[in-house]
Amino acid sequence: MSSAGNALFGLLHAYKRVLRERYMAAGIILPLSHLRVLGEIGRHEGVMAREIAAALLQDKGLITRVTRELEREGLIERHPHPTDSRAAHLALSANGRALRERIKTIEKACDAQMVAALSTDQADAFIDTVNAMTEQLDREQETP
Amino acid sequence: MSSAGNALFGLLHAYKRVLRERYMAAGIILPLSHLRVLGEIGRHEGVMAREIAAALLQDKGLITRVTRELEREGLIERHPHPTDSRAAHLALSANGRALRERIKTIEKACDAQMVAALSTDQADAFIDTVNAMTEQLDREQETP
DNA sequence: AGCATATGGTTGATATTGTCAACCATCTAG
DNA sequence: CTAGATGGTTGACAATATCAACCATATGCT
Repeated sequence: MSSAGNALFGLLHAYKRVLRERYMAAGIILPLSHLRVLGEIGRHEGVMAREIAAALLQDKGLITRVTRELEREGLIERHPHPTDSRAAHLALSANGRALRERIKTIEKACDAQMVAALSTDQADAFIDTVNAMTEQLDREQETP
Repeated sequence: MSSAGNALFGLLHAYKRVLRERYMAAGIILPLSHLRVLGEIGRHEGVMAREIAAALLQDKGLITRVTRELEREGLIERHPHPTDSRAAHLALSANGRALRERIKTIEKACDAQMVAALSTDQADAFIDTVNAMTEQLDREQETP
């Protein structure tokens, strides 16, 4: 087989496909980016848009648009920041929380399928490895 | 930290960014998809478009467009298939081969950076793991 | 207080990537 | 020789990503 990079492309591609299929089967039609943002808000209720952008490594402009749609769908709520009137805290609405639960289940199933061929040790090691690699790649950034 | 899926998103995102930065620094302006196709043709000179689509898990329509541009750029050549007049064999031109060498170097450097924090054993195991996972995800396909 | 600068967020423009379906020409099997 | 499969092309479009300009507010400095 080819390089680590190519292998990664393949894996994420397959993963996204499976995710999308399962969401569709469950009648969830939002694009993955929206679901990822929703998940991030669920994991850290009250986050600011800036933090989501940082956590998901995405452009803040993208977050603006995605959160706007999620709000329009009635899935999240925007609460004013107590001391900084520019910022807002984002939180799930009741509907958002319900959807998030369904998403979590599906995501867990996908992850389970992905690591099905691995031992528990391998699976745990894998996540650590992935995170270590990501850090390593981000490191370069700081030394231009 | 979050799920395996999220970790993967982050890793590939970081990897793509580093790749793009290095290509840009080297004055290579083609999008990643084109470079990936170029690489695939380089690895298997004489492939058919169909095979590239399968190897990269991409839509055949995408391959059509990408190869057309690569041909227009004078990076690849299209040779008629001896027995099937619908198909064509794709191969690198002299320019394409030169570019491919530069790409290979850059890709290797990125891969090296990515696995820099890992032991050799870990790095090898990682690729195997990734491939195993990809297979596992693709397997589901056949049992709807 | 008054200023420069940084920051959270928004917007517009645009490039890249991925998906789906219809379609043509050819090939292959029966 | 016909029916269906296959390689490839095309069109339309959705999704994802990037960049830069911009507004309003906040913060640090003097």
